[in-house]
Amino acid sequence: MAKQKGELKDRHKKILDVLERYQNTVGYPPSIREIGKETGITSTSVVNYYLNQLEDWEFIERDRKVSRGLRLTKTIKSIIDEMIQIPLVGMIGASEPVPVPGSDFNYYDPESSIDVARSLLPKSDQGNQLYALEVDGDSMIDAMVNDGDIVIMKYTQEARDGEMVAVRLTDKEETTLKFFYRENGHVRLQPANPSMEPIIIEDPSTVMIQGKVVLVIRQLSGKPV
Amino acid sequence: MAKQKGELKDRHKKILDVLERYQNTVGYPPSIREIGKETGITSTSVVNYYLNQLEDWEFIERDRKVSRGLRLTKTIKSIIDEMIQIPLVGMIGASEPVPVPGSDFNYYDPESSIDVARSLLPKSDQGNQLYALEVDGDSMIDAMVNDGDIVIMKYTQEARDGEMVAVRLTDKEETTLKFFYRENGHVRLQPANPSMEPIIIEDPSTVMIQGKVVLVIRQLSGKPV
DNA sequence: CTTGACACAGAACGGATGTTCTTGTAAAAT
DNA sequence: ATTTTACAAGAACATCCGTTCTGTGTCAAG
Repeated sequence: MAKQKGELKDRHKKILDVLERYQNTVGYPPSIREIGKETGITSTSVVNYYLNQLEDWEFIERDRKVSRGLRLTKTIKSIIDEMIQIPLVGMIGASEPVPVPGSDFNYYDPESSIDVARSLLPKSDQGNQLYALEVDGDSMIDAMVNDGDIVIMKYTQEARDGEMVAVRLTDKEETTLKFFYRENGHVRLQPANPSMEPIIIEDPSTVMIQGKVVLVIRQLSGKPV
Repeated sequence: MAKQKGELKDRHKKILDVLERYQNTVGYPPSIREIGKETGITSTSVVNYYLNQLEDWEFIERDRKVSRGLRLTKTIKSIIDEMIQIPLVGMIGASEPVPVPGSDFNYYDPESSIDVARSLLPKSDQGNQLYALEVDGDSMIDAMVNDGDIVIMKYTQEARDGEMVAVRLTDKEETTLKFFYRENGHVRLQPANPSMEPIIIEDPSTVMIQGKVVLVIRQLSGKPV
C-alpha cells in the first residue's frame, strides 16, 4: 500500500510524475535530458539509471535506442490516478502534541509520503486536509494502534459521536486516540479495545480534539509481531 | 463535409491514420522514417512534405527539431473519431444497375471515399454496410436528387414503408430513387417531389430493391446551379 | 514548346538523443 | 580496515532523426 519493492524514492516519483505530465501536456514523451531538466538531475546516465529501475519494476516500458521511446505502464498509469499521496509529517506519541502540516506542501516535496488507494478513503475525506503520522511508542495500544503504525488523520477541531479522534487532555499533558462521545454534559472517551474501560471527562474544556482518524495502516514487512 | 481545403489525399489520410494508430498502440508518436515505412513512402523528405501540409492545415502540431515531436491536433483527433469514411464505389443512373461494394474494402484503399460526420447518420446505420454513389444524369430529379449529388446507401433487399430506396423495375430496365410503400397487394413508389404523381406497380415481383438511401449530399463548390 | 507548380526520391548534414565507460562518494557489509 | 553495494556525475560515442539540397518526372497553363 505504501512503499514499493526496492523503495520507490523521491526521484522515481518525480520521474513518473514528469512522464505523465509531459505526455498529457506536450503530447509525446520526454527525452532523457528533458526528464533530467524537469527533475533536477544533471546527468543523463543517472536518469537512465532510474529509468532502468522503473522498467525493472514494470512502472514503465522502454523501447531501447528509440528517442522518447518510453511510456507509463497502463496499470501504473491508472494506479497513479487511483492513488492519493498523503504527507507523513511526523510522529504521534503519548507526550508530544500532534504536529499539523503546513498548508503549503509540495506534491513530491515531502521527504516521505504515504500512498493510499482512493478507494480506501471515504469520498468526503479525499480533500487535501489529510496528513499521516507515525505512531511512536506503545501508548496507543488501548486504541488497537501499535508502535510503528501509520495513522491517516484529517484535520478538524470538532468531532461527531462515534468518530475516532486524537485528543489531548490538557490537564494530563497526554495525547491519545479514542472514540469520542458527548453525553449529557461530559465527554466519554471509549478505547477501541472493548476489554478496556471508558474514560469519562467531566470538564469538556480539558479535551482538545486535534484531528479525526481516517485510516490506520500497519505494515508488516516480515518483522516479528 | 467531404473533402478538405487543398484536397486531403490518400497519403494525408494514411499518415493521419498511422499517427493515431501508432500513438494508441505503441504509446509514443512515430518518427518520420517510421511513418514512411508504415505508409509505403520511401523518402523522408516526402513524408516531411506531407507533414508540413498537414501542419499548415492544422491537422497536426509539430515541434521542429524534436524527435517524434508531432501530435494530432485535439480537434482533428476528435474529428477523426467522429468521422465515418464511406467508400464511393461508383455511379448511379437511370439505366445502369446499382453497383454494390465488395465486402472487403480497405479503410484507406478506395481511390475515393466520403467523410461523413457520425452525427448525421442514424446510429442503426453506422455499421459497415454503407457505400456511396455519385448520381449520373438528371434521371433522379423527381427524387430531388441532382446530377453530381452523392447518395449514401445502406445495402438491403427489403424496405419498410416510407423509406427512400433505390429500386430497379425489371420490366422497364430502369433504376430510380423513390419512397417505398406496400399497399394491399401492390407497391406504390412515391417521388420526393410532391408535385409529381406516384407510380403504382401492380406486380411487386418486378420491383428489385437495391438499397436504402441514408443520406444525400450535394456539394456546392461555387459552381452555377 | 517552355515554364512553373507539384509530387516524389535519395543522399548528405547536423543536431538530438540513448548508451556506455570512467570516476567518485558514502554507507553498509564483511 | 577492506570490500561491496547503491548512487551520482560527466564525457565520449554511436545512432536516431529532422532538415535540406539536388534531381527527376508529370501535368497543366501560357
